[in-house]
Formats: sequence, structure tokens, C-alpha cells
Amino acid sequence: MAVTLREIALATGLSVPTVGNVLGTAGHRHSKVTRERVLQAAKRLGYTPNASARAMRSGRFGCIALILSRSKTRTHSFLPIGMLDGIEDELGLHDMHLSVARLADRELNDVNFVPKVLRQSTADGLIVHYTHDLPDTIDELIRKHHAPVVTTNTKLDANAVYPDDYGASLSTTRELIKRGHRRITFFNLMPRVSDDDTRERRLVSEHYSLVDRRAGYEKAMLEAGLKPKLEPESVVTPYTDFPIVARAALAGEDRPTAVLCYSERDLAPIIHAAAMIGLKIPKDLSVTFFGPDDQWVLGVELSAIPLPVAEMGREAVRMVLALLESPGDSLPSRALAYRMPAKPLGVRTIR
Amino acid sequence: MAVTLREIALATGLSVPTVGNVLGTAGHRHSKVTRERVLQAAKRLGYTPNASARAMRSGRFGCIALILSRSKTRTHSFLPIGMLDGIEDELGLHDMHLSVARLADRELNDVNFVPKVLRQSTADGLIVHYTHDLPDTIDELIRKHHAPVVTTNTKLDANAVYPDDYGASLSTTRELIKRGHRRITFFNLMPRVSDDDTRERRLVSEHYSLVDRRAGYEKAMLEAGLKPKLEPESVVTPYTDFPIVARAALAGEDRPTAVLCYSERDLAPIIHAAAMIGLKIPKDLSVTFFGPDDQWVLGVELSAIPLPVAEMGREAVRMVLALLESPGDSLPSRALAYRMPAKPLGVRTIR
DNA sequence: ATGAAAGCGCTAACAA
DNA sequence: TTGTTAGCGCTTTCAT
Repeated sequence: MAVTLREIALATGLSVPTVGNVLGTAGHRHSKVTRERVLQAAKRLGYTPNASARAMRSGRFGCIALILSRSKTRTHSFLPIGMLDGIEDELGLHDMHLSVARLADRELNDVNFVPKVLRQSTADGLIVHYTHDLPDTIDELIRKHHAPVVTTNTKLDANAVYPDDYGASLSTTRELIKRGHRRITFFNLMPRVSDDDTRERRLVSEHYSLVDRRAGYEKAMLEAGLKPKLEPESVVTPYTDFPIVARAALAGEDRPTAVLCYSERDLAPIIHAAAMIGLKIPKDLSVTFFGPDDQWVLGVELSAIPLPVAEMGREAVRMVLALLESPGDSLPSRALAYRMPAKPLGVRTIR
Repeated sequence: MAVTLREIALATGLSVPTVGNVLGTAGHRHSKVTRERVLQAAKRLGYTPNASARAMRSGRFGCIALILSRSKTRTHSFLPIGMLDGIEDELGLHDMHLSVARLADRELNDVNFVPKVLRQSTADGLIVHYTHDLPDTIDELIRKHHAPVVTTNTKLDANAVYPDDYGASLSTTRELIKRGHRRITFFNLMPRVSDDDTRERRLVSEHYSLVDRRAGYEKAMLEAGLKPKLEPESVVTPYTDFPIVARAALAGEDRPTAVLCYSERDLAPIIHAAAMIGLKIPKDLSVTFFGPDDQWVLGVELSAIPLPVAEMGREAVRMVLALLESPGDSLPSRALAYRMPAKPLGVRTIR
């Protein structure tokens, strides 16, 4: 069994509250000698406070739950590891911890598949991080849970935190233009729409980040009197065709001098195609992309337009805590600014 | 405030234990009418049992904590998302939930950086998943925590679960040989040793999976009277050189007809180099790799030798629970068999 | 400066 | 079948 206050009390001959005060936050009410005695004993016996007991007493669990999607056909399993950092850093400031649950889309009708975190009260608040849209059943399930809910990476009207993709795309494109680029292509190989497509792909295609990144790009191009060019033009590109499509997009007389990629998944095909054609990066082609971090791709180092995931995690926690303070309230959503790299790798200035 | 048993008791005119019995596991002791009445009220009021209260009562937290490394210089942020599935599936069978904490190597001397999960009692057991070696300070910290500890992805003598990389590499190589391949190269671009290398790279280089995959490969080659070939030969390969090295490894008269890659990170350089040379996959070159899942790389679909991560998570939970049953005990470590793909993509049979 | 009492929500044991 | 009592570990009064 774990060591409790009572055992320390017995060991020191003091009362339970005294020991509790010293080991808790009311040590100041006791003499230095007592404090020392308690701390010694606690250390010797290996005392660790029982978080559940504290939770019960305080009415707070000291815990936030992160809800992640869990699709069978995970095209790319998006757990933003950097977001965990942000979440945990912020939680650490409040002596809280993190619980994680993954929710399958499918089995939700079956009660057995609802994770304990949602069936029971375990957390003071939820951070819902879904790459795709929330299925209605899940949405309802979460709404039923009385704890405050903050959504990340989804553009909702309230209680959401998401990267300002529009702004980032706008300023990146402006920067490319400022550096002398005129033919800039926006590149996204992930299929956008399709009839017989899997549900997941469809949803990815509708994600706000694609819409906004494209819109920011187009805005910057148009305001500079340039013609936006989206690649590929077809709405569905089979994986087999990635290299072909990339090559076609980079070839020809009016080839782009810069590409802005929707995600890091577009990089390998681009860099590969450039190499096949004989284009050097960044000499002949500038490449920039939205992604978690800078990346080496086929011998080329590229700066990401770095998703502010840690900040997103931190802000999500802050919002959950704010909602806890004023129950029933609702907070305006926050679009998080990207921090642009000062000297991006893989991008050239044309003179 | 959340709804408690007391409120349901008041609403129904029943006693708290009666309500608790019905909503807990002792419903059979009550009349159907009562049960119905309680369930109705609970549903209407939106009751969710307080996990902390249950935890206190039962002496179990109903929670397992996953401890992950958090290095500043994350070359690749390895959170095995599939492992979460396995862990959560197994936990679900026991009405438990998952807590996650990331531990930074550095700041460990500072008490403020020790996550709550380790400072307080919150979990019944720990699963320690470290990509690299455990720093001693962390090791001590974890050992201090009285809960049972199971380690994943590290080859320890006891209380560990890890993929059987030796066996998988052995049987994969044998399979390639059986399919008529004679010149098979083992490929690993990640640097193995270096003087002025970062700590992280060094540790990656020493990870048992590399040692064992190489050993299994070499064993299979030697027993078939073939000459093992490791690429690159140099122990450190700058990222810039990846494509060059890959190309050199695939060119020449005695070029390999098959490559076995340490990880998915080796794929892009290989496929790219093959394309530059003009080799078709799998016609001219068979490619297989250790990785979480099958993958499309530059227009080519490849079967992974799929890391049994879900099974690893499940088994880790089982081991933690077993240790909980018999405290102080220690379990023999388990090497988990890989499940080989029946018809691997990207691999050809030579006749 | 210290201890006694009470109670957070739940459940096991016992009494009715 | 139902209710009463008690206690898990901790902390907040309040009395000493």
C-alpha cells in the first residue's frame, strides 16, 4: 500500500491535519521543527499525495483530457506531438495532468466503446482535437459531458483555437512576391473532392486549413496582380500519379520559381520531380511548406511555415481553465499567429 | 456542479446506497421498479460517476500512465500512435483510462519539471516508452514511484515488451532469399556513431532495433552462403548526402536486387535514387522496410514489415496489471513476433 | 502551534 | 429489497 498522511502522523506522533498542512500548502502555520520532522518522515517513508483524495476534497480533478480521433483508415496519424508539449507545460503551471482518449468514429453506438473519460467524471475539461469533422454522435457525446470543451485545429465560432492559416499563407506569399517571385504555385496533392471517396479523404479535403491556405495565397497573388496557380488542377490524384503530377507542374517555359505546399507530404514528390528535371533548390526553385518543423527531404533542407502547435496546446488549456472559472460561459475563438522563420531555407531571393 | 448519487437519491426518494448499487455493479439486489426509477433519474439529471471517489474507495486509480521522452532535438518525434490503440483497447476491458506525461531529459534536476503523475499518486502503473536510453535521473525517479513499471521498445531483462526485431529481420531476409534474391542490401541512413554527434543521435544509433535488425539480416545471409552488405558503409552520413549515398548503393554491376530498410525514413532516398537510375520497383528492385504501416513513396506502394505496436501496447497493459496483482514480482520480458504481410507490395519473386 | 471534527462521493458490510 | 453506518485520504474549519 501507498504511504498516507496517517502513517506519517503515527511515525512522527503528530496529527493527520498537521502533517497534511505541512505537506500541503499550509506549512506556514507550523513551527520549523515540526515541519522538518514531517518532511523527513515523508521523505523516509516515500510519501506521495493521493491525487484522487485531493480531487475529491477540492472538487477538481486536476486533470484535462485530450480527445483524439481514431480512424481505421488513418492516412496519416496526426497526433501533434508538439501540442502535447504546450498542453503539458501549461498544465504543469497549475499542478494538473493530462489524460488522453482516442475515439473511434464507428463504434460509437456501442456504449462499450465510449472511453471511460467520457463515461465517468475524471477530467475538469476536454480538449477535442479532431483532424476531420466531428461525427454528430461524438459531438453529442462530448456535449453531454458537463465539463468545458475547447476544440483545437477546427474553425468554430466559439471555444476553439486554431492556427491562422489564412494570415500565414497571405504573408508567406507576400514575402515570396517581395523576394521577386512572380510565378508561384500552390501545391496540394491530397485529393479535394471525389464521389466514391472514403469518408476520411473527403473530410480532410474540407478542412479549413486547406481552404484558408489557398485563400490567403490567392489573395496575395491577386493583390499583386499575379495569377494564382493551383496544382494539381484535378480534384483527385491517385497516389501513383504524385511524381507525374509534380513533374508536370514544375516543367515547361512558364514553370514556377516558387511553390507553396499545403503540407510536408507534398515535399518528396516536388523535390524528386525537381531533381528529375534538373532543377536545383533553391537556385531554380524555392520551396516552402506548412508543417510541424523544418525538414530534410532528399538532401535538401527546408524551412517549414511552422504550425504553432505548442502554442495551440497552451492556449487550449488556458481556455479550458477560463471556462472552468465561469461555467456556462463561452469564449471567442482564437486564431493563432504563425511565427515566420526569419531566414527560410529553401527559399531564394530573385534579383 | 456535477450530479452525485445524493441528488438522485433525493430525486427518487431512495437512499444513496440503493442508487449507488443500481448505478454500480450491484443492481441485481434491487427490484426492477427501483432500478428503472434510478436509471431514469440518472439519465434525466445527467449523472456520471465520480472516478476519483471510486478510486479512493477501491484503492485503485483505474489509470495507467504512459511516460514518453521529450527531447529538444527530436529528430523524429516518435509517439507510436498505434500503441495508443493497443493500450486503450486493453485498458477499456478493465474500465481504466490513460494518462500521458512527457519527460524532458534536461530539466530533471529541477523538481518543478517532474510531472504530477510522478510526483503524486495518480496511476496504478506506468508504461515507460523511451526511444532512447533512459537518463539515470529519470530511471531513479521512476523507480521511486511505487507503482509497477513496464518498459516498451527497449530490450531489458525483465518487465519489458519489445518487437522481435531479430526474428522479423531474419525471416524477412530468408523470405527474400527464398524469392530468388541473392544480392540484398541492408540500408540505414541514420548515423550510427560519431564523435561530435548529438547525444540523441548516438542513442538512436545504439537502439537495440538497429542492432537486431542488422544481426537477423546478417544471420540469414550467412546461413544461405551470401555476403551481407550494409549501406552506407560510413558511420555518419550527412543529410545532404542521403540521395548520393543511396544512388551509389543501387548503381553498378553488382547492384542489389532487394533492399531491406531499417526504417521508413530510408525509403524516399532509395525510391528517388532508383528513379534517377531508371530502376523500376519492384521489377528491378525490391524494397521492404520496418515501419508502422504500408506507405506510398513517390508513386510506389510498399508493404511495411509492420511494427507490432498495438500488440506492444496491449501487452504492456497486461503486464502492468499482472504486476499489480502480485506486487514486488517481476515478469520475464516479452519479444513480440511481427506479423508478416502475406503478399508484400514492392517485393518481387525472381525466377 | 496543534488537534478534533467534519465531509468530499462512493461502496462494502451489516441491519432492518 | 432497502436503509444505516462507516470509512477510503485529504483538507478546511474551528476549538484548544
